[in-house]
Amino acid sequence: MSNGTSRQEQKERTRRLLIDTALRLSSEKSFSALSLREVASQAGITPAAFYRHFASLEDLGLVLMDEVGLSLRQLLRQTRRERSPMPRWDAIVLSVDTYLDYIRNNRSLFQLLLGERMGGTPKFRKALHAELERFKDELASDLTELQKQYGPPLKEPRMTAEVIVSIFFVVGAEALDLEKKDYAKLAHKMATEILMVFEGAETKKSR
Amino acid sequence: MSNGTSRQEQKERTRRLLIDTALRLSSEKSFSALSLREVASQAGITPAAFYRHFASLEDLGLVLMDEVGLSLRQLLRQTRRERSPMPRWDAIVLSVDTYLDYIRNNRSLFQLLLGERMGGTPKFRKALHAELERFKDELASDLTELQKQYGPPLKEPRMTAEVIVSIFFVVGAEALDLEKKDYAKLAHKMATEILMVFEGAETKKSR
DNA sequence: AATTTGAGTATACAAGTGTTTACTGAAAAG
DNA sequence: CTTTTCAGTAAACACTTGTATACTCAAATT
Repeated sequence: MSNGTSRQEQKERTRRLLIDTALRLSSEKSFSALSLREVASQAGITPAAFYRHFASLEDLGLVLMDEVGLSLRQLLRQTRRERSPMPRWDAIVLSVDTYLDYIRNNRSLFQLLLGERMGGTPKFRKALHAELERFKDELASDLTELQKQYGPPLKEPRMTAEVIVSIFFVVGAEALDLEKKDYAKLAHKMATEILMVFEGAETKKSR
Repeated sequence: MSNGTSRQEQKERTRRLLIDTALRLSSEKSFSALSLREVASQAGITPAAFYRHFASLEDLGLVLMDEVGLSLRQLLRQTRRERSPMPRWDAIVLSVDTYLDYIRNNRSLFQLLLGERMGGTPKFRKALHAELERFKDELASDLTELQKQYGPPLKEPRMTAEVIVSIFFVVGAEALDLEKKDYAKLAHKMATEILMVFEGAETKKSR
């Protein structure tokens, strides 16, 4: 036993194949436009075999969304952490570039994350909403920490984070329909917008 | 002729019925999840009769999106125009309230606008993108004009507009899954965020 | 008054959908 | 070596889907 084709190993392999297939297909159409049969046949198994792994296509989708959310958050957090002290503008540009690179290289993942924001089932929307909140939380906590060291304190870290996440989403959606040559320009615009928000978040007069 | 049941009048009536039905149904599921047969039967006509009005369901969707974009832009522009000189905070709050009211009263329209941002066909996405650009343009031009009268000039009106539109979209999506009692809190948050952006857009040091 | 027009109906078609059922055959357990 | 387990197959089910065809019958035209 425990060679390359043990029972549970094979099952796990098929499971991943299903997930990856669904991901690949959902970059062509939206995930909610997929069918169970389509995913199964593209993965090379019968429709009935699908049920050995997921109770429904929606269940697969929820797993998928977990994965994309997790990987994206980790990536960004790591980017923010790894940087040594540097001018703020450069730090923003670095994060923005990392983000846009991620989108370009994981088009389908990102498309899934954004695409089901409204379209999907309520369960789906709720899961995505939770993902977004985690996203904001992490960004907010990183912002307070970083600003504590390098700059004046932010008035409203949570709101600042939310505005920045808004920018991430809208620009991200814009990036999907863009050619590679226009990425630099988009990155610069995005960085400028984020800097603008930072400066607004630092001004003293509140309300 | 030309009584209440002339030929073209009847046709127009059915056309509107189809549009309205599709709109109503797309507040339950996303528009791209609708079927031609479903819309037709809910409108009380046969599938084949649908083709007397639209070549496809997608065509109906494009008409629908035109309508929602138009009405939303008009509403917001009107709100910004009608107000007399008032403190900026109050002006922002007024716009935000109007916006959230619109969303609450035209849930399905708004949901359509947001829902097909990624999910729909390329044609759909392109149409929506164009809608968004018009949106930003109008806001940007209004911003410059208003700030010329009441405040310091904005560094980057177009970018300011884009950030604000980002907020509109993300908060709008949030509003859809909210109970009425939480609208006030959301409105206040949204207004604060927008003010934050304004202040950032006014600071002198650029780049 | 006779004719044309066209929105809407009835019906049929091929294709695709989710799910269920009984099965096979090899890995795992005894 | 025998038995159990279970991922995957094959086939059928009762749908729904988009589209095409031939039709009706009232309004509009002549």
